[in-house]
Amino acid sequence: MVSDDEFLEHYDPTDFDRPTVAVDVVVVTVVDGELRVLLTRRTEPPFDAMWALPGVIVGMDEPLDSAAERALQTKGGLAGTFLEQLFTFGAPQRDPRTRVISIAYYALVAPERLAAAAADTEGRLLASVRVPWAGEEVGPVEALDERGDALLLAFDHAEIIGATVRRLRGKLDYSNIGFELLPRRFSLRELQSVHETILGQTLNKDSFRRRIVQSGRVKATGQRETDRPYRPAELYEFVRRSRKVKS
Amino acid sequence: MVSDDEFLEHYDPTDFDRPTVAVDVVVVTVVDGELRVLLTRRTEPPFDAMWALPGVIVGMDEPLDSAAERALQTKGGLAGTFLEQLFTFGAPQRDPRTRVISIAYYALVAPERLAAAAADTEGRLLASVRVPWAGEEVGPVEALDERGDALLLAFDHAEIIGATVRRLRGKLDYSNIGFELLPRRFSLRELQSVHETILGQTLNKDSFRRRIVQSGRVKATGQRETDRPYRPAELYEFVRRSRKVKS
DNA sequence: GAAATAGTGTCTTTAAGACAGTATGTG
DNA sequence: CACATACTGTCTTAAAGACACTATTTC
Repeated sequence: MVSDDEFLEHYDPTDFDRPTVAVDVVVVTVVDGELRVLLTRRTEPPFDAMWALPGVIVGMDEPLDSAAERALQTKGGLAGTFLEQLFTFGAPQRDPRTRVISIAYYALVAPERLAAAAADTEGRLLASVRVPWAGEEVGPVEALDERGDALLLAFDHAEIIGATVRRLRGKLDYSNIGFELLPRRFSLRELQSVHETILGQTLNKDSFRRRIVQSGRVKATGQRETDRPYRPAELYEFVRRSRKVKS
Repeated sequence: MVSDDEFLEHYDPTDFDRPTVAVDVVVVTVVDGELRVLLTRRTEPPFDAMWALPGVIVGMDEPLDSAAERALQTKGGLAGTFLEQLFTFGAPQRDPRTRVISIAYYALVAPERLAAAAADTEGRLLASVRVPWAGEEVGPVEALDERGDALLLAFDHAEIIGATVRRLRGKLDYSNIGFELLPRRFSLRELQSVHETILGQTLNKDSFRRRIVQSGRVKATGQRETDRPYRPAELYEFVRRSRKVKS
């Protein structure tokens, strides 16, 4: 048997059959208390006419993060968003044509930006995500269109979106995920709504406010909401903090 | 420009140059308050005579988890351990020979099992890990031999081990990581020591005991330690719990 | 009985939850 | 002024930390 090092040492690209490597990106936003992801409609087999995540094949000299950026741009019409590697999916039969190993990424975008990107192209859609499990469990999710009808998802993309939801739930507390899904200025109520949507459960308002304000990750701007038929809330800004400061 | 689907549709394995896909496994154990990983000595360029993680090239029809299992067996002399996907490393020049995308896994083993596996083969070593950063930061780590001398690590394996440490720190509280690193029966003091080693900081004894016992993930056996020159601690067993039970 | 660590009980401190009450915008 | 939501203050509850004290083993 040939060792791996020998394999690589006497390596001729055309000698061996090797897997194709792709990246798929789960573009996430939160609108109206719903978690939404960007899907593109397939136009050929396999899974013709079904919905899929934007993805590209990784170039031979292309870093993985760059490939994910490229998928976001060319297939999603977006650039410069928060982007992070999620998990690598490599079941041998996940693509019926050939072995395709997909490195999944997720991107977080404020709804204003994403709605514009999704709307301007046919065959692109902002689907609502229904999560049929609670808390930190895992599993596939359902994607629904505006009318609430289930969309057919290609490949293992329902699993990939499910893994994204789980990751978001896990990292929400100690990361900046919540802020990435909001515009630069936001009210604490909006931030709480984003948290509740991701977690799939309501949160205690008082302790949420205390936690966020005391964490020091947020700064009051003095500005207030406008066009509210009731008392407008103060707007806050996210402030990056390298380290927790004791008072 | 050819689309990805066209690429896959008219796919001929020998047409295109494509990356090689490998898995590397970080086999972790905790001994004497030290975090240790299993390394194998390289015997040819590149990085000849340096130390590397056990890894294999993923077979064309091989699931990723199976490839990790295989790396563990053939290169690590171990089987049937806790094994989980960590992160995928794909910088274009991480292997100077050709593009190799590596899906990193980590395995957790109780020290008794691993010491035996590591000791019986030349060119295999259980290195101590020195983590030069605190908390949930990331970065490369150092690997030291028994005498405390730094070992040279091949490829980006110092980064991969660093990412493992970070992941362990993040998941320790809410996962079963701590138990996987201990024999079936263990004292609470041993469990605390494992936690402290992974986190790189001491923990409050009282609250640690309370947390663990109240979590219900642990069951007293009635047995006690033996051969202790002082009062022996009670031994506990890990009990898997699907859901937190309110009392 | 000395030494050393295991284990228990209780007080203090801190964070979370509950809830009443005040503030401030629109109509 | 009514309404709706933002915001504040305080009480209660639960978890974490601190620490004194008791228990159990070996030598």
